[in-house]
Amino acid sequence: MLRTHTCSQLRISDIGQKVRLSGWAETVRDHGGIKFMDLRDHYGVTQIVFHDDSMLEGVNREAVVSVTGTVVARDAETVNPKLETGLVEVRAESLEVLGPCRGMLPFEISSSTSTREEVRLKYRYLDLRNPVIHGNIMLRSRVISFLRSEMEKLGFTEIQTPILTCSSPEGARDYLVPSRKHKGKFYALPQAPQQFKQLLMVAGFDRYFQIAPCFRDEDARGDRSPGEFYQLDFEMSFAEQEDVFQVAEQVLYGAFVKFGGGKRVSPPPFKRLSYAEAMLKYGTDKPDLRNPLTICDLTDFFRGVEFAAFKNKPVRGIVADCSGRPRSFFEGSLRFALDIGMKGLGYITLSSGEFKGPIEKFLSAEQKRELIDSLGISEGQTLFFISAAPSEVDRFAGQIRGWLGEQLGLTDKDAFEFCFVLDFPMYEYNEETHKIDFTHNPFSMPQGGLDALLNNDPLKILAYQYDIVCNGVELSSGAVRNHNPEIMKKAFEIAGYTEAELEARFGAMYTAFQYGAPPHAGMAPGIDRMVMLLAGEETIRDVIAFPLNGNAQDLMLGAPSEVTEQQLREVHIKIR
RNA sequence: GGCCCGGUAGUUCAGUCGGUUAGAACGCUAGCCUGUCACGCUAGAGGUCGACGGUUCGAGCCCGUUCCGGGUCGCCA
Repeated sequence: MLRTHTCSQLRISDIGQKVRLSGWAETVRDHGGIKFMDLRDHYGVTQIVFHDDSMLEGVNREAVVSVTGTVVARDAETVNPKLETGLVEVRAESLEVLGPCRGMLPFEISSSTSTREEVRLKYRYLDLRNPVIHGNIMLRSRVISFLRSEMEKLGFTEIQTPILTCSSPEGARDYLVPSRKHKGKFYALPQAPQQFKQLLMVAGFDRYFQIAPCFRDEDARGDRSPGEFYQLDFEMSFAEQEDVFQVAEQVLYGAFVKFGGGKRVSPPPFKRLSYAEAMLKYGTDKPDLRNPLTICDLTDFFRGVEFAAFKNKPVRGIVADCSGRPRSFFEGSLRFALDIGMKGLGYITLSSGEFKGPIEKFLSAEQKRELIDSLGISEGQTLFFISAAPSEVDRFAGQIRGWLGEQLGLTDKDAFEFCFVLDFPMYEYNEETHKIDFTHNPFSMPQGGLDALLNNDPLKILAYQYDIVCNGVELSSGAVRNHNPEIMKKAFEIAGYTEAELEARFGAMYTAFQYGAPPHAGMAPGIDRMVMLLAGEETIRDVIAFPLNGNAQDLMLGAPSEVTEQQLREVHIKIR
């Protein structure tokens, strides 16, 4: 037997017992005639006392050792309240090295998180010994277990869908897998189980879910894992938008209350924002509602102001209380603005009833009065102006809003603020191709159905398409799907696809919908992002056991790697 | 692919105006220490300053190219 107890188990009631503990030698404190070892395993830490020097010869830190000894009480003044096992210790009688460790580690386990990622990922198995990262992976496991049981309680059935599937023409780049048996043909790893889950609805499974791996060949971000990630993918038959929202509210609220470490969670019903409102008031389609600042539209106001920089451009304003901030604060705001690509950042501060600041001289007394009244500016507050091309003004305003929220300490770090962003436009105009594209998801149901497609300006049509956002992180998008072949045909026609192309690209679904498809809707919250928020981590890689780096490489095993000539021949591939 | 920031000991970093032998902390090695728990004390080892080229009497520092990493925009149906 390699152990009688784990390293978190021993208590006062065990005193006098002969035990065997196994684990990693975290530290050894050598006091000459007496030595102490912190022995760590998955469960905890127990202090071992050695009175015999010879037992520790050749034992390096982080070696795996097994210690046999007797549980003894600690004196009152030597108890360690930081350890669960801190009231006792084990007096070692013998020690066996089960797994020796080289003297010099690539980094200290206890400070691994501040080591550069390149090194951490190469020795990920060491990084994962760090209690914080170790804890993140355990949290992830518990969150997934909870989500699974909640979904089952709500009557959802977990069904696995294929990993080797068909390249989908829309969306991100696919990961391709060459076929050996079919020369010149390829599988693709699924970007999402989208089509399969909709076909499961046609098959009558009513409510499906899956902890689904998804694969996209896109560049990484802090909150976006390159290559692969997991979603709580679900789909419901005979469901409308609100039915999906209620499931999401129940499951996500439950998960965030249970695993959110006591932080406040915005209770259901989560705030609903239209896409247009989110873009104007928050400057993004994934607003962080912990930040109380909002953006207002001053475009009309500035039509009457002679200020060349804002002429014929949309203008946004943000009112924030910056009283008591030094000049360097405003210089910092300008530096940030220039940094993100803005041409400048105007502002005026209401001080003793008078505006002060770079833009002040362009405003008449009536105009100043109008600003104060319409925006409710009070003494000491500053109004920031953001103006740029229509395509970037919202993004810039959103970034300034975020910067101000952070710098002014307005963003409540102890809260999770959820919202739904809905009413996404169905189509958008592609400036490069001069064609109309699907904004988001070609399978979404247009609001107003066939009638809207036939009679309305396509660029004005909204879709039953929505996102769920928490603290500025997009957790999921989803939609009420278009299950009607006639509406589908028309929707694709507007985006420039003939029925033949629709058949060729999405033939199975198009056909399936002609054999009796229930109305259905769903979404797919990202598991990695959810755990990242719950763990309070800044990057998604800290909640994934073996993440790829930003360049989509596995630095530990060396993927992607070269393969043999024979392997290439078998799949009919020649490297140029 | 664009832009921003970075690369100095195993790790995290400092390095002044371009000037003698490139430093600190932690880690590592050796020695001392019987109650520590991030033990302490003493000594020591450890460097192609990412790479290549240039400017200069002289480059970790300035210039150019390039590689690598992080962030961001594009991209992400």
